[in-house]
Amino acid sequence: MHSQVSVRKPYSVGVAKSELRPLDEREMSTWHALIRAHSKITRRLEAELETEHGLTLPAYEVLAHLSMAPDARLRMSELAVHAVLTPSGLTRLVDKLSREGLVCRDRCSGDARVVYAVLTPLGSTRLEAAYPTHLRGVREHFIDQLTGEQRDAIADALNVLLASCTADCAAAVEECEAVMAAETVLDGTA
Amino acid sequence: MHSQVSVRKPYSVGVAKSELRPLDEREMSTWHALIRAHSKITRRLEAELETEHGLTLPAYEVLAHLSMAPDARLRMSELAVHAVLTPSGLTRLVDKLSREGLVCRDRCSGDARVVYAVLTPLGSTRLEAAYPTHLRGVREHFIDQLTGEQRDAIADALNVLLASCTADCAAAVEECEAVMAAETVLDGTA
DNA sequence: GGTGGTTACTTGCATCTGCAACGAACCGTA
DNA sequence: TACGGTTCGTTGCAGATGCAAGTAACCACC
Repeated sequence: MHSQVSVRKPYSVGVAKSELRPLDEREMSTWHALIRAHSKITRRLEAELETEHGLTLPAYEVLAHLSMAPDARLRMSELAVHAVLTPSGLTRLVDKLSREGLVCRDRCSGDARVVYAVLTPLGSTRLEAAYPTHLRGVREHFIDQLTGEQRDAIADALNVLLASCTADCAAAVEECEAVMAAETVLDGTA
Repeated sequence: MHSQVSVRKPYSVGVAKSELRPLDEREMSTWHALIRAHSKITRRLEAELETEHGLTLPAYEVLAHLSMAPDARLRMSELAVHAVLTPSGLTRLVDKLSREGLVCRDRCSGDARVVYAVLTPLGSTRLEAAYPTHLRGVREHFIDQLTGEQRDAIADALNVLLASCTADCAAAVEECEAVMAAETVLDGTA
């Protein structure tokens, strides 16, 4: 009888807007797979990161993105985009990380509105310690369970979904870096 | 210079456990694509659902899963699995939905520990109203942006990741339904 | 019938999160 | 120099979330 998981008959509550076709079973399963897979992976990864290193996933992401940035510094707005956080979420996360001494804030000499988040040596050490856990988690729960073809297929497909905002992001980053470069020239803080 | 988004050189902080290979660019991009795509889609969908119908995404999921269940009722534990929520998260969500009259609780005659969440007529009405918004969102932000091949590729790949727990879930659901069926026979509440 | 080990759900607590409002600083123009 | 329109980051507030502990009920076994 009703034994499969989420493969019962699709939402049968009726369609309002004329040409809005209900999801068929395959489409519904795709949608649920995205939700479930994301949830499963991030929960596990977060749990491991938290118990082994006392870092949440967003906190790890912030440290990691800073470590990859030139001078280990990034403006708040840029960092928010990279780490997939809202501005207010990032403000509070940076508050917390800076209380722990992993990150510090630095004002921009050229524009008093902008704030840089900067990775401290302690933050860098902490990140290095957590890195293997994160890497292992991403491999174990995600990457290594798939074949190369599957990975490529997912990457291509999901990147299609991001295409519109990737363009925006690239433009934004481009602009930020132009500003930074200009300032660097101005005050020689290479 | 540094212009692409998240395609700078991979985490270069060194590897601890011997055979843990760092993610290459492709793998990293796959991982970030999952995070970003999920975030983008769910945020938009949630915003639409919230402004147009005052429902959060988890709330919608709860109503939708109930509506698909036989008798529009599901035990809390089963519903938590379907809606991808923790038990405590579901308890509080059902608290809220039942304050709004969209759902009610019902104790199980056969086992005093179990609680059923039941969709009320009002909940059903609300779900029907929100359904087109949800459907449109899922199509617009996700399904309709992909080709059939891409959808299949994503579904197959992500389902691989869920394989282990899908089996568990199926077993759990199976068991729950066996219990329900037995009770139905017992007290004739078809 | 009592006892130990489980299961199902709930709750206390601390944390996290987002939206909307805010203040400060910037920019172009008059 | 003053002004309206923006951008950047922060904060107030209210709601969501998870973990771990708690309570009630079940079950197997003595």
